[in-house]
Amino acid sequence: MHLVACMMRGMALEHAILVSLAEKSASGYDLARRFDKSIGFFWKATHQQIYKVLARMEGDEWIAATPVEEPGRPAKKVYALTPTGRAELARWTTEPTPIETLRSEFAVKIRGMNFGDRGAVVVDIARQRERHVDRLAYYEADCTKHFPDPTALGDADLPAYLVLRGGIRTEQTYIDWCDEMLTALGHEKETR
Amino acid sequence: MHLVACMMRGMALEHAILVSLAEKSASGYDLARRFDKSIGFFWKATHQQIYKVLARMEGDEWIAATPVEEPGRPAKKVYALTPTGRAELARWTTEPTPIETLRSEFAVKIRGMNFGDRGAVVVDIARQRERHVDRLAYYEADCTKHFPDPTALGDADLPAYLVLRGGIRTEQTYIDWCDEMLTALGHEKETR
DNA sequence: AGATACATGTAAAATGTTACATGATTTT
DNA sequence: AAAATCATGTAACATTTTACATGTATCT
Repeated sequence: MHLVACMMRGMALEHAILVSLAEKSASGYDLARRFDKSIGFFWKATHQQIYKVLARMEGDEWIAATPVEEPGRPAKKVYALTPTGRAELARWTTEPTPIETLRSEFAVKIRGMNFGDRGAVVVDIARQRERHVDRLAYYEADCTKHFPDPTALGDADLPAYLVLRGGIRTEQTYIDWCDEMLTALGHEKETR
Repeated sequence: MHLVACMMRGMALEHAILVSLAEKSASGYDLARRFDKSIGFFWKATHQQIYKVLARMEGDEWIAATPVEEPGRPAKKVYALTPTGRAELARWTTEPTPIETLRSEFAVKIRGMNFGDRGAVVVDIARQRERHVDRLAYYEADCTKHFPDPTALGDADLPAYLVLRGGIRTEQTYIDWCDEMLTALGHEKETR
């Protein structure tokens, strides 16, 4: 009997990398930086993880590397999609996306606050709120910068814009939720 | 040189289980069912994972098992927090929660839609929207059932209520985002 | 008779995180 | 002279997912 050559895989980081490389060819290092911003807003990856997956994807011939040497710089390998990679990316877009399972340690902590230090949890909520205010400001600046006129968006720009809109909505929701909790937990009475 | 006895661990599922057992003692099987609903709305875990972590937590003496035999049923082990477990849970509530990193395959797919089948992605958006409509309805029913009068909530009920509110806000946001995308992608024109 | 609920696990594979490792160049 | 940026990886460990494994009791 033959072994099945193409094992089922999580198909997660692979596809995020395919999308990123489809937008623009890049080295592992470049990708690592992209996963710290833009794409990284909704999919995080460290450079170690990226190099490993990149090697696997090169083995599967989804991508191909071109060595690039610039004087006064370490040599780098710039990856680009192969026809196989482009086909895989196209195939993946036709697949129904599994429903997202949210996994929130913060929510677990809220739920457990009566079994510990309630005051500390309230402080933590206020802290989380601040982080999300920061992120919202960052996203909105990004949105204004890249899409100054959202009514005049072309087909090419629409996807990135819509994803950013999702980020903005998510952050706003987080902030509103924190506010609701802080009010319910009597934070207002203490600070005013 | 001595080895550090208490290795740093993800401290993720452990604490979700501590919270759940603090609310009410349970067997692995009971916990698996809770992680399919209530607690599972914001933290998923399979029974295999739960049994493994439960064994580890018992080894660390965070929890202790009592065998319970009911006639006509397989024997089960009911776990309860030990004083050590209760202390660990309390300690954890004082820790600042790491900022959540959202990881959304759906967002990656939106971003990549120009490199594949745009129509299929639009169908996928509509499908995701439906799922979130279902979840929202489920959460709202749950909320009405358990907290018919949110203005008269006691301290004991507040955490579970606030977490549910987070779930409701999250689902509503998802739906609104899907609507924004469907409109932007010209879905309305096609269907009316 | 077959499906579902109850009940608990082991094993293998995939994925992700943290620590370690190296070395050149540019900025402070 | 030290720190940060550029550039690529290996190794160890932890976590998560999927498949396998077993057996009773109840419901349809």
